[in-house]
Amino acid sequence: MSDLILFWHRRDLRISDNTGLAAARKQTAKVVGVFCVDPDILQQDDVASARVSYMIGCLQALQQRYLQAGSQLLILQDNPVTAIPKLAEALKAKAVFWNWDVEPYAQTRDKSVILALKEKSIQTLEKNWDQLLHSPDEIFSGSKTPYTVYTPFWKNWSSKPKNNPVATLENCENLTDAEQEIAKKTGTINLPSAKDLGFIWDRELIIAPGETAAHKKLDKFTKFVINEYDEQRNYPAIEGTSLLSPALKFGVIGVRKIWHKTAELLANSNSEEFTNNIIAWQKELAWREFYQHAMYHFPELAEGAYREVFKNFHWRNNEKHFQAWCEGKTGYPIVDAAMRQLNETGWMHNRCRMIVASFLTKDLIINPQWGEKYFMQKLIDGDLSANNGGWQWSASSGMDPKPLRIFNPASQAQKFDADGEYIRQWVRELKSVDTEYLISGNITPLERRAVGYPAPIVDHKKQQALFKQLYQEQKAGTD
DNA sequence: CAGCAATTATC
DNA sequence: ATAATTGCT
Repeated sequence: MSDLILFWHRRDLRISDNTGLAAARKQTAKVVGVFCVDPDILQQDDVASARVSYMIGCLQALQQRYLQAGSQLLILQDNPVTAIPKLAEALKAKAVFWNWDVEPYAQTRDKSVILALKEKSIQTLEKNWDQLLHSPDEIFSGSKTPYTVYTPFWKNWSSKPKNNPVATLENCENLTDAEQEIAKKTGTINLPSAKDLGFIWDRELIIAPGETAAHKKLDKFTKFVINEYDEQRNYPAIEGTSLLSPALKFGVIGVRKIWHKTAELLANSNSEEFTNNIIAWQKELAWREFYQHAMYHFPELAEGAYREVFKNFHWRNNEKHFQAWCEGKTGYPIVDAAMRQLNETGWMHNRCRMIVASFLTKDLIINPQWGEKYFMQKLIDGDLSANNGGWQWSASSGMDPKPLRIFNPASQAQKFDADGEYIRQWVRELKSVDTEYLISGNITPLERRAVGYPAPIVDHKKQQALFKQLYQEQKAGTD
């Protein structure tokens, strides 16, 4: 048994403000990182090229960070349940540490890894929460049950004191040459490229990977963008959001670090308006935690609708409509603009995520799980809890008590893309159509044909009436 | 148990 | 103005 602790990175691709990693460093100077490329995950049909590409970029950056800290990041490509314990045993590590995750797959996997390590008498750091400001075992309602409504959750969660960021990894001791050899023989490899893994993303990533880039984003956001966040975040033509979602998904930046920054800004705020902007962003961070807590307590959310009415809903599931939605050819400009932004960049503005989700579920009457999966196949920030939470929210199938939220594409465009800038940016064939028609969607059949833009595949008015009818029928059936 | 709160909207 | 429903205290 040596002094070595292996730190297993999964969705915490950073060495700063990493609680599990800091705990390892407290116990020993000999901390070596390991990341395991899991073929089971990559073989699923819900993996986005942009996301893999971003992840690989983050791993490259993480390797550099480890070198700076005097150690290194090892790479495996195998089933972690066997590969991690095997490597730990071969290197005679005294412990393997990692941070816990809310996802059902991750928890099952991690429990197996703990068992395998225990058999070899290798220590672990069980249930260490790092990606959340409060663990799901910490926030409960007055009746000691998990919250299923956001606002009371927010009130409770935001009132609790938050931990400060933890120390960045430094002054480590690396493996000896002999141990390097052993690691290689036990399966460590050079970091593969996204292409090596079968994922091709030829365009530039909309958000640069790596810890340094994420910190720069945070700086930019908290210096400039946050000043008008409460209002500006709603306009998809404007860069009015933090753009930190991929970094948060892969833990390229620590949530304590982020929260600390918001607290600092609040303490120095000298206007109500500024304070409101910061709180608006804190609330978004709380939505992220709310959905992760929900996934942890109700893993069945991952399998489908939470509310009874939607469990066996008579979705129309028209394949051609779905195809048109995916390709951004529904004939509804705001919907098509959003889908094309997603397809071309791997990212979509959150306002538009709600618009297209409402359109798929309430206008096309297609099972939200189809949309949820398509998002995962494209999104650079695709995350089970956040994506599922968003879709259940839009489908009205989630846990919040709520009316049927049916977005009117024209009202949404009118409110949030009033001069059609976003629509023109992504639906290029419409660039010379009058704004009024872009927004209302009342483009004549003649003009549509002239510019090569499809006719609306459904009629919003009819479809929302139909949806309401189906909903009432279904409700009557389940009561 | 009753009353309140909520709902990034719609017409 | 109206909204539908239900968790939370």
